[in-house]
Amino acid sequence: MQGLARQGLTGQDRDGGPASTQDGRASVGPVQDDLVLAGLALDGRGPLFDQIKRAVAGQILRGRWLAGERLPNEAELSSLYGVSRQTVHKAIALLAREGFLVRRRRAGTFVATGRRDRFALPIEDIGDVVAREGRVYEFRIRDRKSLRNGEGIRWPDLPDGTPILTLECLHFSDGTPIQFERRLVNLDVVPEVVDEAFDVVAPSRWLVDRVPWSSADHSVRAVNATAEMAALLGVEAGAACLSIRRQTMHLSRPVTLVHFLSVGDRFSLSGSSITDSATELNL
Amino acid sequence: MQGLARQGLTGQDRDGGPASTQDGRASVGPVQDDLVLAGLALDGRGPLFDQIKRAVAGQILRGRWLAGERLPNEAELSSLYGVSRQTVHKAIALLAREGFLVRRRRAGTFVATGRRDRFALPIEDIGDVVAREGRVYEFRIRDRKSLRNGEGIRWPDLPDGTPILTLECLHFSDGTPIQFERRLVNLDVVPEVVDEAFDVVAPSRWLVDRVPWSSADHSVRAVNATAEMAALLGVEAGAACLSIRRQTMHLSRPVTLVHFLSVGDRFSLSGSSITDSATELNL
DNA sequence: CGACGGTTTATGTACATACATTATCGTCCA
DNA sequence: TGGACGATAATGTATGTACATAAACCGTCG
Repeated sequence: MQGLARQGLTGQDRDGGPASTQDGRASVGPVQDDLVLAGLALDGRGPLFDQIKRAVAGQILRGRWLAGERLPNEAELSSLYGVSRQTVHKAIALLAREGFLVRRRRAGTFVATGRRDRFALPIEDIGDVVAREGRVYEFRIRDRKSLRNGEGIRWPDLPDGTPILTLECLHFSDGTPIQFERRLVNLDVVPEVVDEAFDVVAPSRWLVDRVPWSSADHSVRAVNATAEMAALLGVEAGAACLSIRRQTMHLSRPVTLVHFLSVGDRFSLSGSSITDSATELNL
Repeated sequence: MQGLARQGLTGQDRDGGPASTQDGRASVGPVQDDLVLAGLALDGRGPLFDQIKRAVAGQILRGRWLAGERLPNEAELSSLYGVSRQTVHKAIALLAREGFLVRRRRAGTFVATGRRDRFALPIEDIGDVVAREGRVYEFRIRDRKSLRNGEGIRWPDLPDGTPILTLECLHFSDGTPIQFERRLVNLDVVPEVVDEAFDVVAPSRWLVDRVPWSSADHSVRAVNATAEMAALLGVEAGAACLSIRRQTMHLSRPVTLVHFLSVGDRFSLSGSSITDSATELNL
């Protein structure tokens, strides 16, 4: 085809309106009209592969292809849009990687089915949450011990005898206690922690900065506050609290095991959580 | 270079051990030794771009490059590994898309900083959870009304007068009530719901199958059970319960607003949640 | 009719090339 | 000194080409 002069499309120098898809394409007429009718028209905003992602994802959202149905193959899409197969491939492969599509060699590309509730709830650092709400965040270390695993406390996923640091910490929002934290740190992985006083940076933040790139498993439950916890958090015994347990791993080694206990009516987990990356597409 | 005959690497017909990276590469010697020393050697498993992703991500995890530091540019990596720039580009661009790296034109590629706790907790359908635990799942519709928004109940994000369906539902695990559900459904979006009896498929599942591709926002709190709820769930009043609120959207229109109330010691949210896609890399 | 095996088709990967885009870095000049 | 400005170095996008891979398809043969 007319090889070049298409890169210019990526910039701001767009001319045609949203419906006119491409500008100087040679064969106007039937093909583009079909596209417009099908609602498949490109919008001219951003790179071509992004436009194609949006066009295809938009059609799926609008029910043009139902779950499980087959999409046109790369060659067909490529000639429909008048772009190379690689460009279509990039767009479709990305949608597949994001979970919208399933691709099988020889069989074709299908709208993903059984997209179950893949909703995910972001779990943020409490300091960030408090700060974002415009409140004053403070914390206080209540207790700190060095010991070995199995001596009084047992960290299941860690061999007995491993040196660990235990921390107890209270978190405040505008002076009100909102969360109690009890943490174990693996000293084999982070020996430097013994020299850290935690008078400025909170343990969670310190660990994230020090040992990034980790994975974790969580569990979130509701529990009634014990008398001791209730006293610490300044609520009456039995108040509903959110209990979050998190174990963090780095290269398959446990780094830290932490229990958060938050007062129910002073703290909530929340977030606009998306079935993966639907927002990226601006639909 | 020696253009072809490299595709064979993607298959199973690998020959060299994990340390020998490529096979018939022309210039053996210093380059590959450097790679091995640097721990950057490819492992020969899977496509080249995946191997490069693993090699680079692995080095970051091992602290070879710290947060904020700059990586070699595409040309350097390309000659290091003896692959084309496109292949390196694909690997690095994917790592950037997954949040591990930040790229700036002319400036270079950097290890992402401030990777905050982007942990995400998957929120599953309760039927799936119960079934996976090997228990018997049942549900019972307790109440069902058709009305208009504002008549007794108000759904904030929906205009007054919009027809809605309200549902109340109890979920059981092995006969024990574990969750109460109160749901509003936007009849403008899903009018078919009035013809659905929900005698086989639970409302959440029905809606997911019917209106996929949605986004949602959640909030999770801990509350003490009211007397009424306690009676329904078979616990004493005041028992700690997990309260999950979810509003689901489709093409910017609210579809359903649902409140789940789960008994604290019979239900927990949990999941191995990963800072994005670290698991994909098998590190 | 069913097992087997070759053909075909659609996706997957890799490389080469070309050009666009965007900061950064120097340099020159006021 | 400092600001404009152009060279430059990095990533970003698009196309063409070639081959690999997997699985569906189909025809043949037992």
